[in-house]
Amino acid sequence: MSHNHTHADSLTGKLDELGYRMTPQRMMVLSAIEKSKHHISAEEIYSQVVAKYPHVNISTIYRTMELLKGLGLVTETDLGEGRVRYHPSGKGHHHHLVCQECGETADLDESALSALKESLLHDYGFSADLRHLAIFGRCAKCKGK
Amino acid sequence: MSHNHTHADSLTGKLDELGYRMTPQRMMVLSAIEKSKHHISAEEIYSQVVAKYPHVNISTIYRTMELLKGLGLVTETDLGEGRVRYHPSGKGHHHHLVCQECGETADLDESALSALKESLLHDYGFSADLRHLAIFGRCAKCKGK
DNA sequence: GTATCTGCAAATCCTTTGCAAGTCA
DNA sequence: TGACTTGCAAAGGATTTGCAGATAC
Repeated sequence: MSHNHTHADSLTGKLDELGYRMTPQRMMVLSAIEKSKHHISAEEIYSQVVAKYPHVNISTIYRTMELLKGLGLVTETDLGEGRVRYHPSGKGHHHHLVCQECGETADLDESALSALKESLLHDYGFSADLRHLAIFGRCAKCKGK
Repeated sequence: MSHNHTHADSLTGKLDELGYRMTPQRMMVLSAIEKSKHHISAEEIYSQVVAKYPHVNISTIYRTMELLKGLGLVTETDLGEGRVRYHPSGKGHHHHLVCQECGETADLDESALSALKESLLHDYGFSADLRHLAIFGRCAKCKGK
């Protein structure tokens, strides 16, 4: 092992390896993202960090997300809420079925779109980034009403 | 035939039939949308209208789009540009392959997603609204570079 | 020591809204 | 006439940015 920091498969470890400075703000942002069960918004990350470190500013959250996105460590998803949500890239992918009537969102396994990905690549030479795709429509509940 | 207005299969005709007032602003907005080859943004509609009618305000464009959306006469698409684009609902649907590298967008026929639509309905009871879906990724050109 | 990060405040960008005046039917 | 539409100006919410001070390494 090389460092006595967090293990290298964590976001913290990756940033460290790449030579970025590990500030307390960054560590708290990374921790919030990794702890999060679902996709998390900048505002939600901010709430968690500010609880422990009231001095922090939300622009730091955005700047950190920009960095992580650029490094491919997090993926953005737009669920049509007027704000973006983030998810660690390594955490496994899935898609979202967003009901436009009740607003509920359900997860859809990655495999459901593998046929589509194949055909886009084969027929169009297009390499689709289908991580965390959002599909809008009406859920079974609302459809039946 | 009922009126001597524009024929009833145009957006103008539809609004008229439904009892909405036909103001010059609305007519110019509708014309811009119908003439447009591709999906059009509020700003682009505004540019066209303001050229003929300098008095118009962009809030009128947004209010008209809100109305048309509510009536199901136009469909919104978010191509990830930070602004929404509009398209007449009757003009036929298709999807978009948006290259995240060069920004180019290609059209994809509706039929390419019919299998997906089927399986979402069958497996999840989810009625997907796949009009003008945007799929992000890398186009053949950028992939090869 | 110094390049990198941060907080702060202000600015952007797209879109929405309150209100009073204007206008279509 | 009178309800529906509009222009104007200001607000809104998410995100970005310039800058000067702070800090990790």
